[in-house]
Amino acid sequence: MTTFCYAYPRPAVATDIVILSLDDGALRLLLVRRGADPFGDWWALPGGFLQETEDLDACARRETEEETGVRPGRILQFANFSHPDRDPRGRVISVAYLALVRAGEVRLQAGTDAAEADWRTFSEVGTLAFDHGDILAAALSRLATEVRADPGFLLPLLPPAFTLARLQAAYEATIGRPVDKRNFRKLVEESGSLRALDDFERGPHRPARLYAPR
Amino acid sequence: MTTFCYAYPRPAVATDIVILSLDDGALRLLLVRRGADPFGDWWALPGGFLQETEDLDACARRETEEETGVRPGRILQFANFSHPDRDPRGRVISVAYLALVRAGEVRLQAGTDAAEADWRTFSEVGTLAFDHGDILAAALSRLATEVRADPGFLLPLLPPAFTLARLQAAYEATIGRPVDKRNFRKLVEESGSLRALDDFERGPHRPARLYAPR
DNA sequence: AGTAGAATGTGTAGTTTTCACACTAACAGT
DNA sequence: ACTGTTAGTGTGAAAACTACACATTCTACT
Repeated sequence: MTTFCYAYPRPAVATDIVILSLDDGALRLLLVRRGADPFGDWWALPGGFLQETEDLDACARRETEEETGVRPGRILQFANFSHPDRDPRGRVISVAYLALVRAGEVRLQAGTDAAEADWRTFSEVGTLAFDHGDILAAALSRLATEVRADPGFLLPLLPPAFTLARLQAAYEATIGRPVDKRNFRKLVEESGSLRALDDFERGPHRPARLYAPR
Repeated sequence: MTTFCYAYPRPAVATDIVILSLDDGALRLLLVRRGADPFGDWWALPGGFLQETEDLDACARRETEEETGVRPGRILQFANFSHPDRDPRGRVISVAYLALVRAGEVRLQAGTDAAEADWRTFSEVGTLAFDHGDILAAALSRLATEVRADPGFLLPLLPPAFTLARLQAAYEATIGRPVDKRNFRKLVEESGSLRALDDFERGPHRPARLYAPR
């Protein structure tokens, strides 16, 4: 077995990714159930160790794809977690990322360290392994900040064509309060990040125009 | 000589700190001149490797104090720099911090790896070692964002008592454009982060009221 | 065919916030 | 006392934001 030796102690460096998806109007979080101790059988954020030839963004992308089968369009590095005792196995620095993925494209894959993977709404999330609860809280706070600055941040959650009502529902789910329909439409139309399609979603109501990211 | 061995390769983890001070109305950046290769004799950001028992914030605080003698009130972790080839000596992840310190309290100390330390205005900053130019650019961008959100972010730059004119000058230096005096005063007074003192700064003009952080 | 139900889509007025702008006040130095 | 210098103060116009109500258009059912 090869080993890697250094003159000074080095922490392991990992990325942990808060992967959110929108299903049935509610935000869902991808969790994996740990297969081994510490925290065996606990639910945790997906993530993994940085490899020698990749940078942190590449690591987060790779882990996201390994866990969900989705290649996320944009990922956001939002904090580091570095308390010396945050992992009982030894020193691990975690670089935390936020990724938004489309529910329809997700293929869950139980990974190497993960016995099981599942989507959970926030109310179904219990106590997580390590300090992953803190990471999740920080992610949601950051998400709300980003979304308030630009509702278009949410676009990766939605399918290629969607109604404004669905975008508004995602917006309300992330900032935590309802907004006026007309004001919201004005906001996103003026932001210029959407393109109106000529298709409509039909149902037992007036057809709703479909939009796509510009 | 002891060595530290692991089953997988690990990057070294360091913090690099963009330490800003306000001198004579202009922002200045603390740089150290490197004593050894790579980039021997180049100017670089102060920084250093994470120690085993400290978290990243503590590392950044320790390095700041070692270089300036100042214990910064608040430090801001704003990005990671992790390109595999960013340091020719090997894999080094840099966690970048921003620290604002009071000019009056600074005692420059040439550190272990630093042959020399000095404050530079931005126009005097040439090409920096490693990717420190990128780090600096990211820091200034983040600083402008923070300051626009709350001018009180700048308070650590100023002495314990200061005039509104000096705060305004610092504000203008960071966001890069002048602002109206009356509007600025209204802004900071309403923000509630200042306390009006009963002292005045005197000079060949009407005395200027002094303020302190609340 | 007619009707009920359900969600879409649209304009405006009141309020708040932002921005631009000019003069008087008080001191130090001569 | 006179001059130069910076401090300190209020208002009106424009823009941005917020709240709010009703007609439209489809499906499904009777």
